[in-house]
Amino acid sequence: MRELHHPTRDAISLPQVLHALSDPIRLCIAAQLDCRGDLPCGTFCETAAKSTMSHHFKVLRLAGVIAQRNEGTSCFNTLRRDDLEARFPGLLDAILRAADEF
Amino acid sequence: MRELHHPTRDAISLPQVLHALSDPIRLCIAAQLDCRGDLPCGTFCETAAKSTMSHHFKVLRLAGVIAQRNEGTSCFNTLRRDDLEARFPGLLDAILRAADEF
DNA sequence: TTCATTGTTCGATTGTTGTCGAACAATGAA
DNA sequence: TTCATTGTTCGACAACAATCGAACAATGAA
Repeated sequence: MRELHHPTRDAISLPQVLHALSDPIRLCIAAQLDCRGDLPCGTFCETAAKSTMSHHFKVLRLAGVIAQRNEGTSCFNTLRRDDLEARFPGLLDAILRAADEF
Repeated sequence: MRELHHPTRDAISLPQVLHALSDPIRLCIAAQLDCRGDLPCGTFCETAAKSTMSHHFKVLRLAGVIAQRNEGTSCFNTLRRDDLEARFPGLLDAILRAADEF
């Protein structure tokens, strides 16, 4: 598989993060990673096409919200808590707390 | 002038708020309202066309981020702090603090 | 009334985004 | 090797979003 690009901590941009999390599916992905820990891509949304989900994971990764790593045939996803907290203190927590409302 | 629709507190949606604030111009508008208080539309961005700015204010208003009221020929804008704080505690503060980084 | 100021609305354009299915790639098991 | 599993990439499409200029509306001042 190809290299997975991740922005450095300093390169994470606020508008990009907000945009990444402004989609309900992506918000849901982040919320699940928050409460259930690292998960492979396949364990999420059932209704959307695989290619659609792949797209959403990519948006989250390029925005710096998640890190992805390949393990076997799976692709595990992790929230970049520390990086986001360092760059935008309190932001991720506030969004995830707000996302619980749904 | 026409009625200005504002969503009720309960109708404010997280994805919509995040989307509204994911645009640099709109983020800037919110940040200025935060530190400089209520302001008419005309006191913001200089480079963008009036119609463009009008569009951005409308997006913020329909998302529940700002309230607008007409006064004479001006249209004053206010951050809906209390409503946002009640609905999504800590969210607006975290975003505005993060926006200072720019 | 006439005019300047301040915004809004409209239509057009350009670009971005979300979605899908089909084809492809990589891994690991039979 | 063959096959199933898991994702990615590609091309297409429709929907949405950002931008602009021109025309319009409302207010208040001259």
